[in-house]
Amino acid sequence: METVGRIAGVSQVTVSRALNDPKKVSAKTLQRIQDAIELTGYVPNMVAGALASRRSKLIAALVPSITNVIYADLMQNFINVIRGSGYHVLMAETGFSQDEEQAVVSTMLSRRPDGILLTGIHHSAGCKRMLLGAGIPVIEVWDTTENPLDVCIGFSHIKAGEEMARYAAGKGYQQALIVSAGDERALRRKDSFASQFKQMTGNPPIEVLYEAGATIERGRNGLSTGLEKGFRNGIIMCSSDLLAHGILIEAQARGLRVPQDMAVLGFGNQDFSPFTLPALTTVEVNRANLGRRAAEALVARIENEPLPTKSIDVGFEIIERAST
Amino acid sequence: METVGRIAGVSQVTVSRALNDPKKVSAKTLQRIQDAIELTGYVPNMVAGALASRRSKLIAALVPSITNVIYADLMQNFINVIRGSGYHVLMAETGFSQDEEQAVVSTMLSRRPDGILLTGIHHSAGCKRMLLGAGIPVIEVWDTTENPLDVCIGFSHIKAGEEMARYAAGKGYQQALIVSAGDERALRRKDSFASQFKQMTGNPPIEVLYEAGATIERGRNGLSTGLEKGFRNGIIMCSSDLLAHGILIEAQARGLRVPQDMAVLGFGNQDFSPFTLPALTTVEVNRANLGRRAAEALVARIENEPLPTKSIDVGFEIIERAST
DNA sequence: TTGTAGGCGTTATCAT
DNA sequence: ATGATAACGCCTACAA
Repeated sequence: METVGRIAGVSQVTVSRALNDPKKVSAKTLQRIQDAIELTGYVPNMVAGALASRRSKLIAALVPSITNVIYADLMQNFINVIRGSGYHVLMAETGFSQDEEQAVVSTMLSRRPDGILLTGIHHSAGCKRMLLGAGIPVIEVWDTTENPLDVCIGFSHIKAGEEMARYAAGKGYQQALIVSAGDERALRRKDSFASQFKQMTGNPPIEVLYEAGATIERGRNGLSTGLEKGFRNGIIMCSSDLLAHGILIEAQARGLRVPQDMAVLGFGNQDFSPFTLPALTTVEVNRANLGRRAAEALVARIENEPLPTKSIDVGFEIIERAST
Repeated sequence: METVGRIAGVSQVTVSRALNDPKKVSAKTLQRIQDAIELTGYVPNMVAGALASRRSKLIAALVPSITNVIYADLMQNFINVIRGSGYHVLMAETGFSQDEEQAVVSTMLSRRPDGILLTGIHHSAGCKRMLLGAGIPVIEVWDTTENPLDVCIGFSHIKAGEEMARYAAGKGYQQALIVSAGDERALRRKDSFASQFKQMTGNPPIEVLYEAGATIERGRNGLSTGLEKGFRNGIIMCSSDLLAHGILIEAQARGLRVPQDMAVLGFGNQDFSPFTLPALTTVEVNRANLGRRAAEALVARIENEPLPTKSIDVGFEIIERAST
């Protein structure tokens, strides 16, 4: 900046102003400064800027897994919106573990991010304490609660599970098989589905659970295991479209007809879901919208703009297709 | 640090040393310092550290799209390895455009990253100039070349295309349909496949190209379009397993048998590929390995450790399954 | 093993 | 509209 200023015939401070608040600088000096920047190939140093201004223009974003489309979609939109506001994103994985999350939060805070995005509403006590101590806006995504750390945006997994059960029972299915991944939110949907389905039909669902994430392989295996456990007719409730797709494939491999022999209900409305055979009935959550609104809300909090509510419910919607 | 030092009865510098190079501090003062840190809840400020040391411990990583499993897998492993070495990752998307890439590089450089990961080996002149000017290690992934900006790691797309053609012709297929996404590397594979296939069989492949990325939907559509263009028997070469999966589904929907009526050859060996009906023949590139080695190579370059070669070829392998 | 001094490249505050 | 000066919180000499 010093050098740029010298070439433009102004002081270093004026260069700083030209960059951060151009209208405070006269038109002609602004031009000279821009020429000097061009000439020197000057690149601003945001590290120094962050130290001096105490605003890093950095956002930390923690998601369980970036290979999971659910979170990748979210991050894609989050990052792109946030970049439009001049922020950069530090991304890290937490792998569905609260301890891991706490460790990651701890190292991230040393970057002095202006805000932080967390997945879910359950965090370790140590994690909450550190966040509170940092005094920065926090947005929790993919869930809702009355008492967010700061702001949360998502939908009610309990309601989603119930709604799926009402749909299933309403379509007349009397038996259910649940095939679910082991993450905490999927399990909450499973539990509310199970209790609602049992209440409406009198029959508790058979359950096949996986510790790890959803894959087509586990979906295929899930149907096999479900059949071994005695499931025959009815509806299969999956914690994700990927599992559901695997189930469709396994059903086909076994010569079982969907939905005549068994119906399949996915979750997530992934981009392939309208194009499976048969097309998949699923629950849609607008992930792009979620990512965008999360970014907007977080920036609003950081820049002290008013936010109408601390808890944003983006809802969900059952999309009926041929698999049920 | 000042405060922590005061409580521990040492100066600020000693606290800094205790954190960065504990063995330079005596055991008992180290203990007092750790106690003081515990007591005060001190969180180091890496922004200040970066400014003073001129090492940000930040790596910028630019990929075309994080929702594409190909890049998500790569980044997952890259980030996790790099985190083990004390670095954080600034991630951004470039969307397959050189202009976009240049814009992103420009803003990223103001963070003074210690190193940068780029996808591919084709970059705008301005981008290259900025990178050279920054004087930081650069790793280019997913491709190889004799003249990387700094270090590259990947495989030869031309060889991959040729190998696929040799495999296809070797299996006796006389006609080929290519269904490909529009990214630059996929197109290079397509071209070398086409010329090699034509050379071996005398028949130029029919081509169906998409500007946008690979999806199951485009795969289904790709087969339909290919049939309209007159493709009947032979092999379908896809630029990704996702397209191939779509083709398998469309074939099934039309009552076409794979591989009897037509064979399908994917690319990428995604986790679902062994579990499609029929299981997919594809080309495997070890993406986890690629991400890890990219991280290791970049850290080695940053920390001035010797690197045996500037151009690392991780190769690829055709995995034969039931679809061919 | 520990401490002192100076500087990293900005922004904020106050003058002019 | 522009400039001088003092932080920002740490690290790198160098000295003790």
